[in-house]
Amino acid sequence: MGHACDHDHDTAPPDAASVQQRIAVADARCQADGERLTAPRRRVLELLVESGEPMKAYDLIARFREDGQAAKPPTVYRALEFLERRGLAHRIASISAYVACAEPEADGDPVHAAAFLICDCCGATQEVTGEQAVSLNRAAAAAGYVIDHTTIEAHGRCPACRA
Amino acid sequence: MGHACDHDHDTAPPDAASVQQRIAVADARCQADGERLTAPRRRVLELLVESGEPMKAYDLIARFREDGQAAKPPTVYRALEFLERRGLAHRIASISAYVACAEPEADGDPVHAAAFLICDCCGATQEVTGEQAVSLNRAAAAAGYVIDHTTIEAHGRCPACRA
DNA sequence: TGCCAAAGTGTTATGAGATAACATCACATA
DNA sequence: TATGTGATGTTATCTCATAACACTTTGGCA
Repeated sequence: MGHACDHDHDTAPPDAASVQQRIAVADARCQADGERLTAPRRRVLELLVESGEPMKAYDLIARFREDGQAAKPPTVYRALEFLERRGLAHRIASISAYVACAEPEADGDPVHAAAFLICDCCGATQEVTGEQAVSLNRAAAAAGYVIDHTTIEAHGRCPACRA
Repeated sequence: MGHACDHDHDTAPPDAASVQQRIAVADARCQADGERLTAPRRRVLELLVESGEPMKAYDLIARFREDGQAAKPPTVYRALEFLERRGLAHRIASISAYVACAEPEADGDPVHAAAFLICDCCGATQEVTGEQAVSLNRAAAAAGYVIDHTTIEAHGRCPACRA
């Protein structure tokens, strides 16, 4: 996503081979679970993985077909909903954007917690998983809440933008 | 906000006196900081405190003037931005709603972290503060991020809706 | 194979959330 | 009282997201 600042943003997007690798893994996992990674779902996941950073829904819509006409909103939103349900992508509500999940392997979690470190300057976004995203769940349990999923959004400046 | 379920929702809204008490405290704090709790800002804060639960921006717009015509969107959005800046209200991005801050006293925090337990069934929302909202900040520090503010949004079911 | 139900997709239209731009007003300070 | 700054009012528009419904694909099963 955005670049408001002047320094380097050397987040190299993954090469085509590793993108396809991740798609293949996702595909295999869907099939194993009796779900289908259909063409539009695959395409949206491709775009998210290729980009390597959060993307707006309407950017996905615009790039859905690189040639010819773009997709319509429901096509992309439905794909995003599916990917989120399968733990392959996350919605980052505070910036209305979507990103491929960093660790789609961690599927056995009772609570799929996702935390993001979002740089308000350059948009660099880093996912935090595991232990570090868990402590809220303890608070929730203490309050009697049963948590389906947790979104933690931390806004600030990344190391590069700090200067 | 919403009620999709059938059980009781006995979140008694605060009485008028205690609402005015909280407004007065907020007002005093603004003045102490050289800021002005102007009429529209005060009105929006009133509505949030009275409600006791998260409110949508357009609900605030509609109720801004109980008699006669409603406010225009920028009036309310600007007031919300101010209240958020002053730590008097929070935006809960994942449900596009706004809520009065539960602990506006905790002002000395270097990082104003706010965590919410949101019931997807009835909309009951509870703020979690202090220790329990902090662990992500450690992760952020380890990654070299400087965090301005953190939003933690936990979705699930509250004790009443669990059954 | 041919039928059916379920899941998925395409398309149109519209609803909800948020902000840009600019004119006007209020207020503290000199 | 002149003046600059910050706040508000107003119009218009932009972005984000979904409802509704027709059509298609898929996989199970007679």
